[in-house]
Amino acid sequence: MSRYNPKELEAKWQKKWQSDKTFQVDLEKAEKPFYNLMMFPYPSGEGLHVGHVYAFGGSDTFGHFKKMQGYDVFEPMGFDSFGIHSENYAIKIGKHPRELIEETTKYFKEEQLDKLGALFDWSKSVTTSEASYYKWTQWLFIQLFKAGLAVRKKSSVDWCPSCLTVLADEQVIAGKCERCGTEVIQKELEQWFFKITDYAQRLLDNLEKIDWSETTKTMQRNWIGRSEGAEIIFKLRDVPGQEDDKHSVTVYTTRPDTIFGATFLVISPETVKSWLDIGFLAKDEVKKYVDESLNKTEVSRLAEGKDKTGVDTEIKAVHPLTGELLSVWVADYVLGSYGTGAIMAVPGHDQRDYDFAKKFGLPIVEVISGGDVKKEAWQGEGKLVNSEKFNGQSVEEAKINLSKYIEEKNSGSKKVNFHLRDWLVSRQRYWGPPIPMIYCESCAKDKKGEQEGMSGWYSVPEKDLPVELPYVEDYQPRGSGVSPLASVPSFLSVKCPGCGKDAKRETDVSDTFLDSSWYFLRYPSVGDDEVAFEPEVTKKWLPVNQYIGGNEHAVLHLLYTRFITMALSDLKLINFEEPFDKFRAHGLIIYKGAKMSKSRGNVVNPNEYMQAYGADTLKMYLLFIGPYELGGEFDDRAITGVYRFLNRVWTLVEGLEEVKESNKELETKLNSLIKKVSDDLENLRFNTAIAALMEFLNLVYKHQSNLSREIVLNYLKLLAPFAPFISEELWEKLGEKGSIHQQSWPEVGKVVEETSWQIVVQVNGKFRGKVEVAKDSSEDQVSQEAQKIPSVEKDLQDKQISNKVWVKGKLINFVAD
RNA sequence: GGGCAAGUGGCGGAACUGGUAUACGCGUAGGUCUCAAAAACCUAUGGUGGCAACACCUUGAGGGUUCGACCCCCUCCUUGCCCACCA
Repeated sequence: MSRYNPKELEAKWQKKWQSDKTFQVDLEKAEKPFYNLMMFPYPSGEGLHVGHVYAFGGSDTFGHFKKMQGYDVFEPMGFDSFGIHSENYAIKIGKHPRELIEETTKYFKEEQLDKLGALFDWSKSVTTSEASYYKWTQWLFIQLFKAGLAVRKKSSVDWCPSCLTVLADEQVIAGKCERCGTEVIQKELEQWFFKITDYAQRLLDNLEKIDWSETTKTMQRNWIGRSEGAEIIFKLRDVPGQEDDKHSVTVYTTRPDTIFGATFLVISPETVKSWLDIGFLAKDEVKKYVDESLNKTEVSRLAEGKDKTGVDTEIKAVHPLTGELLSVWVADYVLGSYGTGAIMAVPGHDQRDYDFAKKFGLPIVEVISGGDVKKEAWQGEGKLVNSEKFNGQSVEEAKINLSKYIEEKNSGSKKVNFHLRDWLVSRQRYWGPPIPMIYCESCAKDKKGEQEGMSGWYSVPEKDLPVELPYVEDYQPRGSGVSPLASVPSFLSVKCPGCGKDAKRETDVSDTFLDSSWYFLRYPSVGDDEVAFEPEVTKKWLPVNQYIGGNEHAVLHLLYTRFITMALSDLKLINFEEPFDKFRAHGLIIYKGAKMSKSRGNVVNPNEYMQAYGADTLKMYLLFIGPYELGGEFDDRAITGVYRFLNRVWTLVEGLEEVKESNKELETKLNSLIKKVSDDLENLRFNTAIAALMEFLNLVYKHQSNLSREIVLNYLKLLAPFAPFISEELWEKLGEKGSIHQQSWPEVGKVVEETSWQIVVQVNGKFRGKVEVAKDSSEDQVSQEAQKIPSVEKDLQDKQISNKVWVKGKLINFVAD
């Protein structure tokens, strides 16, 4: 008899599986491909934490299960090693990111990932900061540029004063930088954008077709933020320094039904700025207000909350239906970046407009009945009033009829708007793939360029890829609006691909999210230096069958991957629009009541637990905590429960004595266990599957004397996906040939086919018990069975109730006469 | 303010398409083994009353539908996550 020694046996099998290539798949020859993907980590200095073990453990357990079901499971792993995260850490500890990444990836792989017993195929791994990978990231950029989907635009963008770079809309959370929490400020800059907004409707529509966590889909829907409404044109009067009737302003509204309640217009500071730029005159007060609000951070604009500010521009606007003259105000509660940057204010039916009107003494008109507009804006349902011939219509009717009417009067049209903004991909940082573009001043003067409307700009010829990121010592961000690469002359100067004269490279690098937006496409083609993704193997393995990761990426990574995939599909480079057939978000593992984070100092390091209990126990414990999609609280005491369980399995199998006749009850139970574990695994319900395995073991301990080898072998197979090491060791100890992970998953026998029904028995509405009856039993037979319940028998004698029954569905009910 | 998810023992959590709660695990108590302890194994463990058989109560709160509700409907409260002056 030996003791269960996880440390020793896990090291043994890790080595053996590696040398035997037990888990490797031949991508070309595979017959039943299953692409099992999990989100790759960025290699931080702290190493893998328990949350990773949870995420990867669940996904990999599923992978093992699929493998035993006969699929050729491809389960790659890699590193998202470019990006501000890694760079900031490198700066902090004073080590060059390139050297740092080499160390951290090695540590991640050898000290942590390798020890999990996962199916990872390291022969197909990617590290996004390696030239062999980012060559193709750059290639991807060029494809988008050539398709007109990568453009340079000057606009007001979010700038993080701490990270010293611009950020994408998705990377700004409530006015703060997603990474460092610093308040972002607005800067007017020319930057590279990907036109994800062109795909807004498709990104929304396709959500119906994919099997993703509902929570994730909802978040994407909200982010895309489709709204239906109308654009309405208001002619302007009394514009200082301009002739009458020459100018107009277009507003966006989702409530065209309230147009008769529009009592003034509000224009965003950004829009008014553009008016001033084209020669509108305005009093100093207006100019001052515009300047001030454009310099405010998003946060301080928000912090002022409902206390509205604004200035009357003294311009007048003509109401398109009544002809009335309305005053035009500038106020920062209207955003320049949404809709048309201007609104018609309907204070009677919009709380923000109401607050504004109250503050500045502007008129409030009720046009929808149902509320009390003297007290507050009424935003509910009702009938139209004060709306001429539309009076009496419902909001729903009026929306349709008024949009139509406005359109007939040439004063506007229906319009769909999206919250989604174009993806800003430039970063003024060092640690990323250089954007593979060249700017030629000479061509710019001649209005020449590779793409229309982008004179001076050329993509780097594909044969010159990759544009290597030069190794420089001084990689600190500058804050000057350009990346550190701008001060590397050898990098900067290049010949123009258009005219051959001296030109300059783009010095910004691209967003990390571009690196990760396509890595899953690369995995199967790793090693191929001719193409980004080899057509045959891509066709065979993609789209990904199942993807698992954290929901914090619902509107970042997961939206970008969908956009990139859709764009590549349109370019005929791949033949599918959606990257992941199935996506499931796992929950968060919390510790001491809070999300694990360095700043809170409550990060659980998996290494010590792996040392003490082994990877099998740690992983299985994490999966046992609760439903996979909910996560849960890590409790260092509770982990012993799983450890005890594995020890009990060990003891049982070690001491197994052959018996010829096996216990019938156990056989039946095993069958339902197989069904239970299979169903649960299929649906990622690891916690209940593990509970069922424990329950069975408890039962086995009571029937130990007549436990058959057959049952034990099957049981080990069911355990194998959860605890790959111990099950392999015991498989070997029992003298079985080959790896347990290459065995086929146990089949559910016929015994558990449902042949009986459970029927609930009540007497005069009171519960008396349940009976099992054959499915084809007659009413009388059911009644006979039910009467065998002692209390029913008693009732029949004592209370003299009749034995008449009625059977309704699964209910049998005895009633008094 | 909007959206999403969730509220079940001392704790993490089970409960099939509504079928008569608290699976599994932790913790706790008692026992076996031991000189002793740990480990392991066995037993008990929602609450209240009772020596007891047993009775009554219990899935955030309150209503409703149903023979029957943790599950469905309505109102409210709490927590977590996401978004947020998006017209």
